[in-house]
Amino acid sequence: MNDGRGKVRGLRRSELARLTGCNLETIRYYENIGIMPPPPRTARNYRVYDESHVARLRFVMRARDLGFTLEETRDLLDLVDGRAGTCPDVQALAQRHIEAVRAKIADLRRIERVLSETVSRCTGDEVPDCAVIDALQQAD
Amino acid sequence: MNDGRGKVRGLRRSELARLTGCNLETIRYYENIGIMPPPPRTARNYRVYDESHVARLRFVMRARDLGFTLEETRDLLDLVDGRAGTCPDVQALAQRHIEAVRAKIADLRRIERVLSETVSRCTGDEVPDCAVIDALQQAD
DNA sequence: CGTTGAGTCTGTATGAACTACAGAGCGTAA
DNA sequence: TTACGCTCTGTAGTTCATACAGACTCAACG
Repeated sequence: MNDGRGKVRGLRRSELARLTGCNLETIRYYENIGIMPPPPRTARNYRVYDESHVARLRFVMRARDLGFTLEETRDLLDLVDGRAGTCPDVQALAQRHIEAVRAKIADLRRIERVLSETVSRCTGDEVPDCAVIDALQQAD
Repeated sequence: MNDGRGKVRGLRRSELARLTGCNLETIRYYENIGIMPPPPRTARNYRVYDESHVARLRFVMRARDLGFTLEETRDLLDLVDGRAGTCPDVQALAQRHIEAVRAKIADLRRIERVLSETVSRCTGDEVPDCAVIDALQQAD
């Protein structure tokens, strides 16, 4: 696994899963649908991953966690891979994603504000009704 | 639909869908799984909604849009409904969600920064390789 | 007054994105 | 050398919706 110069030589699927926190089966799924590249194999047909796979999978997972669809993630990866066409194309694609990201941030901030107001106004007493809970109802 | 005092009397499912932007079928789905309460029915078995359903459904949709799972959304609704137990319980639940939201915001900001740096450094020329695209690779 | 077109009802099928399982092969350590 | 854990493949199941089929209702139009 180590070539003695501090570089990881090869990772098995379970190791890639552990390093990224990705589900073992999802790695194969991403390969099947073309999100992850098919890695080289050992003589006995075992997949062998390296740092580039770790970085790519982490990127995919963060994008998914942030609510991008797999198709949107594919676009982001095309950007990463320089497969998004000409520079103006790249700019336009990135700009659309920036706007989507900003909208998500704004929404999350609204939710965060309402939640923290609720919590801070909570007395912490053993009262079943917080009297501030209905603040959440107007959370928009 | 209107009692003459500015209050909506009853909404059909399609009207609830239009007011909230929710898919028509999803409303029934949410009722089936207990996210939305079963509304009263007309003599002919048509569902009748009111403003409380509008507010609740909007809340659910925003929570889902912000990446909360249906189960988490259920927790938030319990909070709203005062069904989450004592006030300290409510605080703890809300606090966990606040932390999840803040983590998401931090992730999104990182993504946003990298994307806008990419775009701003783009020349806009018809060059297939932007020379900044690999910045995205380190987007973590 | 009848029929027609839009809206509703139910159950079920389809879709996206995973996630788990079954059955076979590999590999290493006791 | 066999036991245990890992890998491989294909396929089935889960979650969160979304769409469809077939029957019913209802208001309007001629």
